Amino acid sequence: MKIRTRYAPSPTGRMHVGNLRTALYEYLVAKHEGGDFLLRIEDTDQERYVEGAVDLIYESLKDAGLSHDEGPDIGGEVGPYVQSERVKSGIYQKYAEELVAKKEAYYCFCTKERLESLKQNIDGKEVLMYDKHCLSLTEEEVQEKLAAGVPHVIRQNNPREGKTVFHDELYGDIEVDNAELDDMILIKSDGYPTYNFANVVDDHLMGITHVVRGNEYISSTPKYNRLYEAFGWEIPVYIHCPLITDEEHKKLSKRSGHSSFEDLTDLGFLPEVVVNFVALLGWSPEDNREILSLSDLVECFDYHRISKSPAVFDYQKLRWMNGEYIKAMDPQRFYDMAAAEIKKAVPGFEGDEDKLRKIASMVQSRVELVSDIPEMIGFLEELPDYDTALYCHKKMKTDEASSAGVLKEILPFLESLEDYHNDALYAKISEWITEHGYKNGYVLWPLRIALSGQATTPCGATEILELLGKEESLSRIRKGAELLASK
RNA sequence: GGCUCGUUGGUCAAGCGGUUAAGACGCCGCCCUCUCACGGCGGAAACAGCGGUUCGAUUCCGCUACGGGCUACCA
Repeated sequence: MKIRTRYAPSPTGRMHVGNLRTALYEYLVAKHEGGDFLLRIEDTDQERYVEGAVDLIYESLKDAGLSHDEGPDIGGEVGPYVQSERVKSGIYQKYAEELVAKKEAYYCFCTKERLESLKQNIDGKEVLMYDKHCLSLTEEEVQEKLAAGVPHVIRQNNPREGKTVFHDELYGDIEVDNAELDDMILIKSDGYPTYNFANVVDDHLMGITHVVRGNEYISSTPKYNRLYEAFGWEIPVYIHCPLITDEEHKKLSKRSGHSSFEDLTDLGFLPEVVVNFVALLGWSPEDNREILSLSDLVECFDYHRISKSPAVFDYQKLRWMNGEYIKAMDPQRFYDMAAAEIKKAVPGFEGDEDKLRKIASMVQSRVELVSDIPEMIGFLEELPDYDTALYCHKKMKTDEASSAGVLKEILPFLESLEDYHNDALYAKISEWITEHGYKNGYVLWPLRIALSGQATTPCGATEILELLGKEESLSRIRKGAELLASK
């Protein structure tokens, strides 16, 4: 049988990385076997609905490369794919009534106040277990209230005895006492189904074979199974994934900062990096590879290898991975991506395509995010104020006095040079250094400090000479010499 | 509180009865080197605890501890 999975988000905002990973696993479970991946919008909570969020879902999915085979935007055989539209056709109501007829569900007219009075405060948490109060209503009483338009919901009727077992592909069999099963609401008083109900009905109607979701749903799964059984429907394969947590080991939330796919891409993380990274949070391939494209993932994804324990979202490693992708990137693509950032940092180079490209190539192996660039190359635009202590370097055997001497000594030579291209420069200067009996570092270190005013730069002294050009370079070196002389 | 799930270095994560307990990020050191980065080499760093089962447990079972999740007319 062809595998069918679904990603069923609620349109409430940006795509959380936990949801992204769930979507990814759903996609991979299906695609690894050549199955279908569908998108269903679960907008049964009008309170939480956020305008534009559906478009955001389409965009995120597209950026992540998770293209769906069926969905609201592209249609399909089992539509509509938006639950609010399905409500209009009355399917949830119809199925709920079927359950009522089978005594697997019942109408409940309890008021908010009564429900409130049922709540118990345990450990500072409000806990409510419905007491089946309305189950005792007679058929006549129910019809009367219904006719009178008394607000009501439909609740699942769970037994108080016995056990319910369900099977999860990762966790195995999980058994729960039926007494633990609350009579959850199937149809809300506004006529909309709850997630708990719509989810089961739609998964069945849409032919979903593998239900992949976060393991926060494990505890409600027995109730879903009772629903499937009550209808006589085939129970899907369950794959509950471990949660992704923050550094505090708490479920990743909006509070923990950059927790959505869009937040991350806004920061400069490549979509394919986020996908790659998130795939490895809770799953690993058989071999040791870590850099995996989406198609690599499709090829080697085996859901049996999904782990059971939660994973901490390690921002540090995400950065590393982004750096890996950048290093492996085609230089042209990197340039296209970084050019704006570079021009912003060194506006003086605007228009000098050649130098901009040189800067890009220097920086490509050194950044993890393009936003790291400005800080790295700002000195090219303007020499920062610096402390002459920078001239001291133990390994290079330089100090302020030696540097003052070297700078003064090499200045006329640099003035005499015409070709300020790196290779020529490096050859000539090396020659000069040898002739004067110095070591490379002894001369190049102070030179680089004078040119950049920084202890570390993304390139060597001669490359800075080339980028700055003769005039600016000489002026900086003179300035350095003066600075040292004044000490 | 109840139910339920989990627990290998700081983090991700191999391992599925016998291993010197992989690898990656991060950290440290060395090499390369016109600084840094890249690259190369090396290092520190883990089976939560206690009982079983077994000739033998990181691996199987139980208990404890710790952590997570659920306990809504949210999904």
